[in-house]
Amino acid sequence: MLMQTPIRPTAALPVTATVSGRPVALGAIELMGSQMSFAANEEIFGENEPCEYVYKVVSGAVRTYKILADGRRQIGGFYLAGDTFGLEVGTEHHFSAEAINKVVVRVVRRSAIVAQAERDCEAARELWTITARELKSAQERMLLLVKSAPQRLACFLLEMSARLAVANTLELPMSRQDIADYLGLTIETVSRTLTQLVSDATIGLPTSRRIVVRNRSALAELNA
Amino acid sequence: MLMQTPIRPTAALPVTATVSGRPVALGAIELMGSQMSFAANEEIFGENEPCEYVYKVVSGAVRTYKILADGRRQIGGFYLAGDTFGLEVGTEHHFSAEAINKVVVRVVRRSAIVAQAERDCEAARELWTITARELKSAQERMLLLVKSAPQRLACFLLEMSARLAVANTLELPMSRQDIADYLGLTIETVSRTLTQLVSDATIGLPTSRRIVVRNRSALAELNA
DNA sequence: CGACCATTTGATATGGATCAAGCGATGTGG
DNA sequence: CCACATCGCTTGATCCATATCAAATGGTCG
Repeated sequence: MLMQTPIRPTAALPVTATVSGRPVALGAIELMGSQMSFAANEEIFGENEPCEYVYKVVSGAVRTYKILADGRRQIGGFYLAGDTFGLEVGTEHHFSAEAINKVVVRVVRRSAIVAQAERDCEAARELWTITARELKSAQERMLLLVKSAPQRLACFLLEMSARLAVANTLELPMSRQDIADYLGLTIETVSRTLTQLVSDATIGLPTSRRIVVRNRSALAELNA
Repeated sequence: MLMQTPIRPTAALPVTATVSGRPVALGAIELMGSQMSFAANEEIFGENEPCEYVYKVVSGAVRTYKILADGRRQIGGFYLAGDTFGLEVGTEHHFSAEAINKVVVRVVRRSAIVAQAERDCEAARELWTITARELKSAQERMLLLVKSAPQRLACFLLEMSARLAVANTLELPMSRQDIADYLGLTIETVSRTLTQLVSDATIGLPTSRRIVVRNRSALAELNA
């Protein structure tokens, strides 16, 4: 149960600081820690494993998830460049985490962070802030999961668009199955709903992973 | 039906330890603050209002909620004796809160708590812990909301049973509508599902608000 | 080219929503 | 004290959104 996360710290890739524009968490210890990288679909940590590290995405995309008793998978969240994940108050992870594509993360030992927070109230507040951000996103998902399929997709697209769109075009890192498991739908429903949005001219879908937002207000109104 | 403790809204009742068995949050400032009481269905605070106080339930039950764009209400959580609610990292509430029945709370000014946390890392950790507990429960609800109606009810009953059952019997403070809005179901589905559990002899329902858990493992297995 | 996998599309089934009515407890006014 | 209104809950009938089952399409890589 203890020990080896299947983590191999690769020799320092010269990752060009892919720092996103958002308020950077873990500021106080921002410069500490080393980098690790993971191949697509590689496990980063498992549910119930001891929480050894806290992770910050440098590049790539990560999903956290749980496998439900009936075998379905529920995705807890997607983490993109600049996002922090894997932080727990307790000493065990509540979700598993996997790389969606090639991922580089910076890691800091949990023990170091917690020790720091015991001395430095500023650092302690950062931990609180990170957890509160997670809470907000979990609460938003709660609201998502009681909406209709088109509404869920619209929310998802707006969320992703805000994170990684350039000129209304975005390249999704995750598969239809990932999206379905995130939104609590089936892959077929996700696909059909996207097709519908295309025929409404709300979005374009030049390739299955590339989305063009053609009518943002139509997406927003779906939730109105 | 006289179930609630008869608590008067009088000024300063010298409330002695409102101790629940759980690790007491806000320990450092546990003794500060004054009491407030609310009548059934009275608003405690509204969404987007400035977060002036943090609340701890002394007696009664509280619901937090949002009204969705289509008019439906989603309940964020139920808070019973000993639970803390209304704490935000930012300065605005994300949900509204109402008393379900007659409620007494102890309140502490948010500014006092935050100021304390800036000096005292121990207090800062408490804030983190409270928010992390909220996060865990929001994540559990995420998982709930993708399950079948009987599974959601089973989860709900086990959760409530753990909180307020005495000898396998519990008195629900909340209405069917509250339960429905908590579980993302309709009132009819909640009612039918409970009826089904009764005919399975999984629970007894001597009155509409009183639940007797007859076969706990059957409830647990529903989620298996 | 051919195998494989992700995605889309089609046909059908079903769980829970919706619409509608009935029931039991509680309270109110005549 | 009883007729009646009200409210919360239950039950019944029907509908519909999404799941499920099944097959076709298309992109990728050996």
